[in-house]
Amino acid sequence: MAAPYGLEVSRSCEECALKKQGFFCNLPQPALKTLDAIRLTNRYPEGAILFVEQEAPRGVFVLCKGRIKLSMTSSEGKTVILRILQPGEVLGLHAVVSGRPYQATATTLEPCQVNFVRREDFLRFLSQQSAAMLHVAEQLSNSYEDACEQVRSLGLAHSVSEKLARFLLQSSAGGEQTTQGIRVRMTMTHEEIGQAIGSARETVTRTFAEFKKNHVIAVHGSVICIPDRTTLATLANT
Amino acid sequence: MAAPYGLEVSRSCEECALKKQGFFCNLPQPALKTLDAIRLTNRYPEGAILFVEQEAPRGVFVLCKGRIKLSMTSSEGKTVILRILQPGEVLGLHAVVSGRPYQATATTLEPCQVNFVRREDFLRFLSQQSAAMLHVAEQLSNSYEDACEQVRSLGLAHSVSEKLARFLLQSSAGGEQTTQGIRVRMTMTHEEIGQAIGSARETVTRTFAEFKKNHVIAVHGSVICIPDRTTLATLANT
DNA sequence: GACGACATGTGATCGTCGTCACCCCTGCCT
DNA sequence: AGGCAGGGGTGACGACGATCACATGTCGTC
Repeated sequence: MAAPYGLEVSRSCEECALKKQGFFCNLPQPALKTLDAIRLTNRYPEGAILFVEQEAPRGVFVLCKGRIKLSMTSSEGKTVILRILQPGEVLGLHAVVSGRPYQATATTLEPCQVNFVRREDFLRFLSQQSAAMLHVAEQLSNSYEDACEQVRSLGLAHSVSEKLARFLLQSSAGGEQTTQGIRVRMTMTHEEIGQAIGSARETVTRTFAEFKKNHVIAVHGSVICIPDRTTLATLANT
Repeated sequence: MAAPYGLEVSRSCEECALKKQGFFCNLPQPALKTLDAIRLTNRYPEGAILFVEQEAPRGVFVLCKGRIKLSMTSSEGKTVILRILQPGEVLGLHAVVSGRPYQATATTLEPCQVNFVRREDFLRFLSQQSAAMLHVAEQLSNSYEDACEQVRSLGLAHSVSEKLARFLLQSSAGGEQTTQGIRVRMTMTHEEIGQAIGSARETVTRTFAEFKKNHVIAVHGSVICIPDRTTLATLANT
């Protein structure tokens, strides 16, 4: 399945092209060519840090393979997970555009393949390929919406159940429909879920237990079944 | 001081031009001309709603005069204030670019003068004036950073004192330096501050009292004096 | 199979803050 | 002046969830 991919810079990221939303992949041909010439492909082990909060923008990253965690950390070590990025998604765009520091820290959750374009190269590319600018704006809009969703979750919910229900609804967006409801593979630990919804690990465990007891969800190993989305939506107050 | 401004669409928003950051004002001349031709100027009374959360994007708004509140509301009526916009700032840009609904509700806090450009007109304008696209991207980056700041405040702080300190630090950014420290006019009510930092009105009142007792701030009517920013920063854990 | 590392499950405790209830003050309207 | 509304101040109370502490489970490695 996973063909060996060389490190040489070659045709535009086949991995990405497979995904439905290979953001920079649906550009006009000449733009793609230019982009290919200035991008570097890197591979990172699990736990690698692409950039950290407050760092000056070095460039943009496009995730080709693997998953990356985008998080913010307070001085006392408390962490908020902004989102988990899937292949095809872009990182660091806003910092490169605005010239201001990265807002979050990007950490690989598994071995990753990542394309990188240096800031100067990327800005030059943008000034030449004006069509690409629209993609950038769309990307930034996506990021903004994600952040808004996070604010909604953290700011408007008044219980952990509500936030967890919201979180499960979001996570189940990509799940497959079966006769027992929607099935999703939950790759995050309770600890990480807690950081995503702003609560302690133990509380996540307890709330999960409560959901199971009330048959809102069913858990089989790392797979979660949601028999009825609407009950979850009720809990989420969406 | 405030010259009478007609409703006719004329030279590019003098009000905005006065402000340091009249976003769409520092565009090349031809772009400005085009923009002038497609924009409409409206005036709204206090409490008017420009758009609501979930509404399909009608267009972009540029605030010329007055202040506008950007907020999100839950089904039970709980509200989060994302930010208060000052003259020169843009609203609804991300929705217009992405074509997805507005993420927040925009309400005037006082009588406002607002420029409006219909979505179709704006998109056509952008496709013709590629230089403007960069401004759009910068704007979106700003919005994203604001949202991140909100997430940081709501997600990383573990006490109301911390969030209030953060909030005061942000608010005091535009304050004037005096011998007694920084002076800022606080135009928001305790209720609104509570909505901005995600806490109850009474708690805001109490935390303010605590800050006053510890001489972290001094309040004279609607003016707040911050003798020492660093103590506030310590409380904020920044 | 034994061990260690990490994830999950569960009880007990305690503080923060949301909620309710009420009072006071100021400004505004008539 | 009287009345009213909205903002601010304050006490009492209770719930939710953070925190600590420890038990159990699961997986990969030697």
